[in-house]
Amino acid sequence: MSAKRSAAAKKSPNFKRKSIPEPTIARLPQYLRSFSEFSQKDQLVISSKELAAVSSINPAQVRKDLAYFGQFGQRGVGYDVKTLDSKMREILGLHKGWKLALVGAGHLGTALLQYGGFFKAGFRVEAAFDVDPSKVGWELEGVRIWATPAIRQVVREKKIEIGIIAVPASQAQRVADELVDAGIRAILNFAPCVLSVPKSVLVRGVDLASELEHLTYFLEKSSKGDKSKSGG
Amino acid sequence: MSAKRSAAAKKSPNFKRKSIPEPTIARLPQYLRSFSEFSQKDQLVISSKELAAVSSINPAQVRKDLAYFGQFGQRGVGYDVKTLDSKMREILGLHKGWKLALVGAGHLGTALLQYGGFFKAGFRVEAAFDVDPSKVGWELEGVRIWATPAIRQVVREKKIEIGIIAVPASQAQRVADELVDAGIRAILNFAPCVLSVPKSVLVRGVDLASELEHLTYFLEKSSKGDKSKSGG
DNA sequence: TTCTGTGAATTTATTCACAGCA
DNA sequence: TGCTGTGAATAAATTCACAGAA
Repeated sequence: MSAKRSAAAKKSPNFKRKSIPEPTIARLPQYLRSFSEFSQKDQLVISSKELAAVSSINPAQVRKDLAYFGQFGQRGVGYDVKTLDSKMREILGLHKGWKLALVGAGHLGTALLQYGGFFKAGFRVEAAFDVDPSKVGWELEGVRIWATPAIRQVVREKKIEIGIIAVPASQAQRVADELVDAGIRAILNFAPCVLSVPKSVLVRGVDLASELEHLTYFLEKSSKGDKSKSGG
Repeated sequence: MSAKRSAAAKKSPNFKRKSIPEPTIARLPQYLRSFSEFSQKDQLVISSKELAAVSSINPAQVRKDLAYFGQFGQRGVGYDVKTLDSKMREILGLHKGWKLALVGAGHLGTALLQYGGFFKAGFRVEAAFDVDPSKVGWELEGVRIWATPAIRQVVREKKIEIGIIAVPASQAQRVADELVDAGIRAILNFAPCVLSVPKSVLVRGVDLASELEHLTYFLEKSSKGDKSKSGG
């Protein structure tokens, strides 16, 4: 019946990507972390088998994932760690130096700023925002804290593209609206609620309760005598 | 070693579960949150269509997900919100009152303790641990802080089953080893590293950098003129 | 040989479409 | 009529298995 995806893909003049599967994209950051680790150990070459062992997935899966983006490996040898590391950074857009706005300078916000590995490459927090007047004007980990109503102006002036919401759920939607209004392109939301935004804005939620509940589902299940796969 | 799972399932006398898909399990906490919201709005009944709209997934998917666990709905009417809320809590094991141990009483640990929605039902932090001697003996949000070497003793005495790791990556594996040694059954890991634990212990990692990189992948892609689905 | 890259086979997940009940 | 529950159809992801390059 209808023309399949391949038809659409063929229209593009130089098409390397034939629509990457979501699960593949989710695995990329994991691979990147492995490259960094092996790179630090001065291991020059890595095989799909080694990568697979670290992430506990199938070697063929690793090869397929990487092959979506190009032919990075050398047959009979493996993948050059440095090359792959830099390629993966490029694929993930980390070579750009993304500017972040952090909304909420409480404990979570502070933790995020301190979390070294978080911003080690490709990210820079340009401004933090908080409703607490006693915090405004001060710096936190070298980042200036503004009053929340300044979001619109500061985000526009500094051309910040990504916002991190680290405020209570009750304030999250309001903050999201302001960020959207200021022209933000993506939001990472730590508040336990669903945000409604225009569909041109990307949202990713990190929900701590959900993660715990995912764990307890399996704990509960195994308590009842079930022996199926656990997450090693 | 064993014959396939289906064979094992058939042995059980009253088997409702025929191996629940992982994606279904990941959606359960999302549904639970919706039930709570609708319940607070005094809406008594909810349809798969409404639930689907909130989570932006397919209504048939919602029905299938719920049907894995029993026939909770009423044809022509919908699902009773209260019933479903309490059923879902049971499925996720939240009726048990899980005891948690928090390792790392820095900003992240403090944020987790303060994060109300997090522990509102089904979870209680029984003890916190930190290497900083100046914190030991004090309380944080009503939770006593112990020295890290006390993990083994305290976790055993209090029969704590879940550990939360909120320490720097460099210390995470050591902490995981101690938790495992103390008999913990599951770990929620906020440190950006892979933990190696016996396969009887469940691990779930929340990696902040990965989440950001997932976002930038799509931002980078759309900057290059791609128009495929964004995450509304 | 070893290890990648990739079509084909298989497994898993989603969506359709409709029977059955209120 | 309206909505659930569920087999059947479809779509997507994973794994196999092998050709081809170092």
